[in-house]
Amino acid sequence: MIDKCLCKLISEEEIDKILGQLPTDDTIAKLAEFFKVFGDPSRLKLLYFLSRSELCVADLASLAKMGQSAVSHQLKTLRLSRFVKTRKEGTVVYYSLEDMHIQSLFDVALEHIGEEA
Amino acid sequence: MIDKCLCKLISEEEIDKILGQLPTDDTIAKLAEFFKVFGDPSRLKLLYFLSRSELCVADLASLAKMGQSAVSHQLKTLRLSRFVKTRKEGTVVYYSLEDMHIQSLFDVALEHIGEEA
DNA sequence: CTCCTATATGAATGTGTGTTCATATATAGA
DNA sequence: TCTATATATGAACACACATTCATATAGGAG
Repeated sequence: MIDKCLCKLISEEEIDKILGQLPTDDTIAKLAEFFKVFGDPSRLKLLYFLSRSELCVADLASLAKMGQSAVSHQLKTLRLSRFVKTRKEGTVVYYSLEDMHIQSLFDVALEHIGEEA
Repeated sequence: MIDKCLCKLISEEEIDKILGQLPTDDTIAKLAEFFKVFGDPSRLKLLYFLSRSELCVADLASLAKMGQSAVSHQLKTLRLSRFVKTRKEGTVVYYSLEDMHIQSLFDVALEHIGEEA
């Protein structure tokens, strides 16, 4: 855990400043949870479809070529992280995007991996 | 895999259009890999420190309160995904950010989780 | 050449996670 | 009420992954 080298490219004061502005563990944990949601191809596909239209679970499964249960589990993840919202109509549950910042995230990511949006 | 319901809130033509514009599996996989890198608290911390200063491995370990080996493994991940670059000076390896889009990603994420940057 | 230090790496381990299967819940229709 | 359909959920399984430990590599000092 402790290593000797303190290369000291930066001063002690700078180190203190950097450590002082370090986000809390709680904030860092929330950030990681945020990005983890986007770290799965299935969820990305579902989010893509929902970015184009409100859709029910069965349609999402059909479009994404996934099992109904898998879709439902992933939608729960997306619901808990407040990326999608639901609208119920009889037995059918319609999902849609709740957070519209998603597209700008994708743009930055696509630029990094070298594909154009 | 196949469910009966096709709620048809949208037309067949719209479905075809959505499917036609669906990014390739390869692109989606790369996107997921991109976000997965940010889905870990340790890597987020390292990226935060590197956003403030160029730093060597030992200093990163000290600042992040992580073992040297753990840091080195994570830096390898960050290197492979082209988020950091290295500069060697004797036996010391200095790491720094390669992709400057990172801050804007964090801003969107912080806004979503309700913390201000 | 030898020792020490900085970093990298491979194996092992524990933990987390996505999918599937089976089943539960809920609502509409007959 | 009985049946069929849409969705949700829990358990199990397989796989991925972050850390640790031990060790390898590499460069500087003596």
